[in-house]
Amino acid sequence: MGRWPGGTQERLQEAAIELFTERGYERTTVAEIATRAGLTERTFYNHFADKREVLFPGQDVFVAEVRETVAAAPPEQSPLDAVLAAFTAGSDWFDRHREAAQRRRKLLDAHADLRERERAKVAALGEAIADALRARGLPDPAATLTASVCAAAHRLGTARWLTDPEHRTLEHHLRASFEDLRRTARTW
Amino acid sequence: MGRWPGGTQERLQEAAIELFTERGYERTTVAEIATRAGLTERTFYNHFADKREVLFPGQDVFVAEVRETVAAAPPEQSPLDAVLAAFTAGSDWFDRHREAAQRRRKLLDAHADLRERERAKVAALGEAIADALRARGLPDPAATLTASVCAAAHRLGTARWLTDPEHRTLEHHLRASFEDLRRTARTW
DNA sequence: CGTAGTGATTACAGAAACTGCAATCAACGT
DNA sequence: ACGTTGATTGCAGTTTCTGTAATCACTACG
Repeated sequence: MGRWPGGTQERLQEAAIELFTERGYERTTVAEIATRAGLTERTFYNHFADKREVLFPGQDVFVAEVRETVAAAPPEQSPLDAVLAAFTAGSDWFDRHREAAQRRRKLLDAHADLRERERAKVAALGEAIADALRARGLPDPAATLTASVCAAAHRLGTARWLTDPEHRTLEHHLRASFEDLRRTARTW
Repeated sequence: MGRWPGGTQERLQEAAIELFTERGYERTTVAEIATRAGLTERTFYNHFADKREVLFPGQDVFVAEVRETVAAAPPEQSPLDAVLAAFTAGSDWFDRHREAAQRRRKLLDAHADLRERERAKVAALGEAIADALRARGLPDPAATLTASVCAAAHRLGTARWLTDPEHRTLEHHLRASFEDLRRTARTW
């Protein structure tokens, strides 16, 4: 058991989302977040690099998992299939957190600051995929271009997943987006 | 004639690049930039939304031009060709500023902060292209996906342009990147 | 049972980014 | 001469983020 009440990061994240939705991102100070979580401002910065980062928990872990899954995919699998498989591998975790993801999306959409950080995360995902594809033997520029388009398809798929009134699974939307991608690419 | 010595933005930009290259981005304050330009910190913020923005002059104008050029392209032109034409339309301006672009790139590469802003600019370019393609009648999701891949190809092309030891033109590298894109897309 | 070690949290001070508002200034038109 | 206009400035203030050292709660060891 921890010496201090555990789950510090989680408590900070919950406090942040609460306050952001209550009074908006800009009108919430880091000190307020920390206080609601029963901590101090300095402790917040011990856990998150900056104020935005509290809205992207586990993102780096996800990117690392995708990188490793793609790199470890069977050699006969096509690049696109390998990436799609890596995306769908842990997609049920997201399905179980769909509502939280929707609340988060609302916040991101409302603030350019946060969208900018999200773009950086998507870019990091793309670069991780490019690394993994190169590790699989795919040379540049194919690796870079394929990785970029996979990141774009991932973005499209999650966007549809979050707005789907029928609540179909993330895997469904990712597959559909990759299929759209293949269809569209044939017209280029 | 200006009431004050003109070219305020330009002077601020030059001062910023000088100081950033001299002692690094983080160890340069906005006040120092303004002082070197013969102005005050407050004036800096009258011209640029934040410290990073001083490194992206005219970016919004470029994005707007691309949007309009793509939207006004002849209807029989394919989406990819329309975007490529828009990219190459003003590319000689960039050729004339190649060295400055290289110095700028060094700065961007050295600081995650600045790369993040660059990603946001690329994303804005992609969304402008998507708008223009939709205005030309291309439906989603093709518009979104095509726009994303065009932005990626643009990024690839400029990267090669800036590192080409033979100093070939930006238009050359953009065409080559789009050709690589078409070749790669056939493998998907 | 005492004590040193460990890792998280905290207190504090301070630099720097950024904003709001009112005042100032230099040119211009009338 | 005089008011208008738009850019620049002064200044106060909030907020983000960092460096440093101290404190705290628990653990392991002698």
